[in-house]
Amino acid sequence: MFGDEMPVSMTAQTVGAQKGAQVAECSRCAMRLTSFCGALPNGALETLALSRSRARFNKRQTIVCEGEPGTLLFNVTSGVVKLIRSSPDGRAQIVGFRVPGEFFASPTEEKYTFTAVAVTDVEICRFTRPQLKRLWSEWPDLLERLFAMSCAQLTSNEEQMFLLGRKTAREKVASFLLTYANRTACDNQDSMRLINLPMTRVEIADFLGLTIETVSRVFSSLVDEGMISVGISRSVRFMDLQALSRAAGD
Amino acid sequence: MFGDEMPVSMTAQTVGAQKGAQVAECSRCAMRLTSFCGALPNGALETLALSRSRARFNKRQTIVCEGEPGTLLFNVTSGVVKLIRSSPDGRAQIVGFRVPGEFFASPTEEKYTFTAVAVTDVEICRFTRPQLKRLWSEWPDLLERLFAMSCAQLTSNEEQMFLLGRKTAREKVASFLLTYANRTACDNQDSMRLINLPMTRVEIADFLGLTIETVSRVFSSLVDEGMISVGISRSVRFMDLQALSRAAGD
DNA sequence: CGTGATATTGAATTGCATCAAGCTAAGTGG
DNA sequence: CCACTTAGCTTGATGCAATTCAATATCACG
Repeated sequence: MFGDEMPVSMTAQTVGAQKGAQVAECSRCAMRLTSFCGALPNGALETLALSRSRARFNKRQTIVCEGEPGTLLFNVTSGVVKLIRSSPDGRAQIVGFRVPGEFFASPTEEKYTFTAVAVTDVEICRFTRPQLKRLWSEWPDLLERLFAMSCAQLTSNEEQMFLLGRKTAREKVASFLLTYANRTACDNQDSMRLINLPMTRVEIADFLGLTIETVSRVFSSLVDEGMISVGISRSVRFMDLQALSRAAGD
Repeated sequence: MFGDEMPVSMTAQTVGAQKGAQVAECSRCAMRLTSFCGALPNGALETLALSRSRARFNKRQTIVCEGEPGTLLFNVTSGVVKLIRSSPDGRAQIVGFRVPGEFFASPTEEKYTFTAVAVTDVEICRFTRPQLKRLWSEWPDLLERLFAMSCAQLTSNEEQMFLLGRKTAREKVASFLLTYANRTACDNQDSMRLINLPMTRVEIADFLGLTIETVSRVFSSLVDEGMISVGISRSVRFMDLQALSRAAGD
């Protein structure tokens, strides 16, 4: 469609040009209440819908690059996004996954401190800072919600810091499976038993500070010990939740 | 003074009972502009001063415990605080240091997700959530500043996640020295050359996901290679900043 | 059905932890 | 003010969990 030399963000399609369609989209958005926009009353929906632009990204497309001017705040409405920090020599650390209802942004307008890439096909709302500011100056609850969510994010990052600094490979993988299952629960009925991991072994390894080989070995040993079973297309079934929790180590 | 069986937080002395004294303390607070209260106009100082309580903690005193109801938000005005997460089996990870001008709080009122301990003697302002809410509903800039600061904190946590997951022991220590020096710059004139680390090797190790032995060995090798020299009472002098930056690995 | 991407498994290596000893410096009480 | 004490730090020897290197297996997709 576009040449490869185009800036990546241009290859995402912006959807829904019609005002009415935009508002409708917000009012029946599945993430209406869980995401930060949930702090807004229904009366604010039109202003909300006109304050944001929506975009889709295909699996593996880059949403923003580390270092570019960080003007936008992104709210994930479907799919999974990974936030990556990497060093010149090629080492990469995924500093977070964002699932529907969660947002990400750079701390300053200056530049993004991570690269954001779509792990699956992704739908996303984008807000510029002036747009957000206009919204929260009219509805202060919005800002309060954003603050609360960023504090919650801080806490989950702290948990991840403990994992990275102090847990063994086995504990890391077990913790990851349980945490991810919890976070994306209600995807299907028996959500705590059968989960569908959208990410590859490389992505899991980069999130846990391990190598793919180690992740793979741990998966194998968890299967051998009857804690999980892995199905097709990266699905994982929890066979012994109690044992898995014990293996997660806290 | 009190028996050992008293709740730890009671052993901190609450200072400044007089209203006038409280306001004066805020108006000449060294952290007035750097900390989140800096978002308030001078006209708000009296309300600010009456909205918070001040406390001192001695070196090594516990400020809050992981698991207690998380009602307060703390703003450090002098000294250094460490935030620790630990597992039942005794492993500990310091998830952050807080220096003057920085705050910490639990994400929900429910409970703190970390234990906060004074690394040095500490002075601190405490706010309850209703107090804060009253402040930011009158001065929305306060909330905006809190949000901005928590986003900045998120970013520094992400950097720490890269460090924990992907850096070598040597890179970890070098990065820590440089980052800490930057953060506490202007402590003295040539702040980028001579820094005074208030934390022990144990605390550095628990922050970097290492053991004390490894931290010690890395310090020794950095000294041998002429990058730093260590003086009395945990002071560190940077001898070759460029080499140290290279050793920090990005 | 073939082909490149992704995952598993094995063997060898290594960076850091663990275990163990000695050292240094900051208090502390006689 | 000095010996004693102890918390904090350094250094060495050894072990092991995770990485690295290498080969093969399996999956997803045109």
